[in-house]
Amino acid sequence: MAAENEKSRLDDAARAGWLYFIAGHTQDEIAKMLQVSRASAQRLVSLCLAERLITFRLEHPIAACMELAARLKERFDLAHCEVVPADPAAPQATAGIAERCANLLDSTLRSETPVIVALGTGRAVRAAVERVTPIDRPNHQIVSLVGNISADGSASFYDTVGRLADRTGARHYPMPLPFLMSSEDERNKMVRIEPIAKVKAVAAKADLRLVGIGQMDQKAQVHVDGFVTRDELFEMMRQGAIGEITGWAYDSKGRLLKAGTNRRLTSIPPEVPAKTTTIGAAVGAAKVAAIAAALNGRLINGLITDEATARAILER
Amino acid sequence: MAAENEKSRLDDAARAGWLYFIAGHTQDEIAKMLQVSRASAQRLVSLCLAERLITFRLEHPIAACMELAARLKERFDLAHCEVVPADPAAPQATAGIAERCANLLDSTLRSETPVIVALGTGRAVRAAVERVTPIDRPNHQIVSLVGNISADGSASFYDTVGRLADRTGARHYPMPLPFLMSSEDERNKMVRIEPIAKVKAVAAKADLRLVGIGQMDQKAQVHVDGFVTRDELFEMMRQGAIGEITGWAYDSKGRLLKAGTNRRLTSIPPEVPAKTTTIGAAVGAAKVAAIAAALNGRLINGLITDEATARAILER
DNA sequence: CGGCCATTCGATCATATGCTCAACTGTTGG
DNA sequence: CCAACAGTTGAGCATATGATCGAATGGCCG
Repeated sequence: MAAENEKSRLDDAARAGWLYFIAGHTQDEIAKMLQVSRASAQRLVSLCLAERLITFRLEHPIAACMELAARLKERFDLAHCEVVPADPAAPQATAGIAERCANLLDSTLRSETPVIVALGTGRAVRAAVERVTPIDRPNHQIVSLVGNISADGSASFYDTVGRLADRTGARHYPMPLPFLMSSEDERNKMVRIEPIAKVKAVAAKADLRLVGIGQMDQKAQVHVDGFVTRDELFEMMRQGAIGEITGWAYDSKGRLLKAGTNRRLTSIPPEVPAKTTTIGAAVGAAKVAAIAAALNGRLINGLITDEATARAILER
Repeated sequence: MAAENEKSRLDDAARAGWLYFIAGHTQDEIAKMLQVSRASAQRLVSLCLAERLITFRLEHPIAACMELAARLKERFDLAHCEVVPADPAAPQATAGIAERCANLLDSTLRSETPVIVALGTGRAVRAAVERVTPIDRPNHQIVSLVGNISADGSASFYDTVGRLADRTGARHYPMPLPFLMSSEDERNKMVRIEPIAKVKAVAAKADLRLVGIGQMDQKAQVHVDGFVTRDELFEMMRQGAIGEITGWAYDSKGRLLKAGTNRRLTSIPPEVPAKTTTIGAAVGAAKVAAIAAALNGRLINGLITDEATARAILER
């Protein structure tokens, strides 16, 4: 008898769910139809949900992205995660994620109360800055996590801080240092001088850090851009380097290496584990291992990527 | 550009739909996530529905029934329609529909204001009456649409009116006449006498008519039960009879025949087209044609059947 | 370049929904 | 037969939702 009641209860739940979700009736109407109180109708509808009698199917590429983002967020305990549809025409395109990063910057910078935004390297970050909606926020601060003087002494192409400051009127703190110093001692000396210490102090209070993630292979961006030599790159790879964030190389477990270029690097080191919102932005099959390692090592606590990359990370 | 906006709008709609239905967020939360006003979030969710980006799937036998009922209701413009799951173990079982009929009677009789319920023939109707919850409603009236004296002069097995009156304390009006008179003249004479005219008058004011539907073939219930002879049955079939309601035979278009037993029948004729709620209750492959004809001829404006029968009716 | 039309937007409000809590119903164990 | 109890029920309320309407935006034509 209990079983029969159970069954008829589920039948009613299914009926209510059908009437609610498919026929589009209100719970009041359903209550009248099924001869129960509205409260009971509500219970039936929610039972229908709870028992998974009804399922929702979203027939749209976005659906998969939302799903992947939710899984990444869960798996790596992320504060923020966005997955954009992969553009089949250009799988490596940063356009999609740049758009989302710009959106993130927009919404952060829109705040009237002063915020501090720290920027790392990466094409996605650079492209994001270009898409930020200009807005007047003189009380915000934009700080660079990475030296913007390249090997030849000129200001780097990656002057994202300056560009973003242009668009917002915010105070900005570029890091007037070469990417690499010639020795560990020299690095240690430099980062203690006043202007640099100031940048470090501001960066430490950043409300948002947006960083690119680079893979450490023959096509590593830090090498392609001429910041590290072929030999330096290979040495780091021998040491187990699999990826880098603001130049800081880390291994497949996301542990920062204590050797090679990391000893001479002027960039502000990542906070480990990431406490302030630190969003990595990266796409591409080549970067999957680097991204996964950064997530596992908690070098970042947020991620913006595309569908294909997200899938690859989850399938590792 | 328009196409791109369109696309991103649908993307957002899908996103909103996902967050709403699948992730279970409120529209307020979604509005914050997508950086839009709550009103816009609501519009996105409803756009998602309107564009059918999201679909609902109800994984339950009931779902198909609800669907069939909705289609029958639409197709035949019915005031009421219920489809119960077919019992694979007993395809002809009236148990399911009897339950629903009883439910219908229950809810009708529950009313405090006096109601008049008229009952026709049929096993389903009979079984329904047995399942009605006893309730004290002395001001209701139960009236028979069909003579309850069988050929041999005894009260018929189908004394549904009496049984229902027992359970409700309602006044009841059986029809103290044989099913068939010996001639048209005699029938016309009998239906004019006072007690019968009274029954007719009450029946005319019925709030609900619940009738069985019989097929007119070798196994026609009216013949099996001995109300009409084999010859009478065959004669009606020759005239095109395909089904009967309270004994009134009709053809495949649902038109009442003006010949044969219909001329000598004492039953109260159906209202055509049915205006007051007139619910047919019937299941079985053999009855499909009869039910469809009754629906098309508007001899009934409501139907209670099972899944298999409903499907067959719609597929004709 | 300006004005017009067609959307779109967000404030506001009526309605629908979900939840809490106290009362109730049927059940089980004395 | 009664009492304790677990599970349900519906009233009432706080919140969420959906519709309306005036304002604003943007595109298009003169």
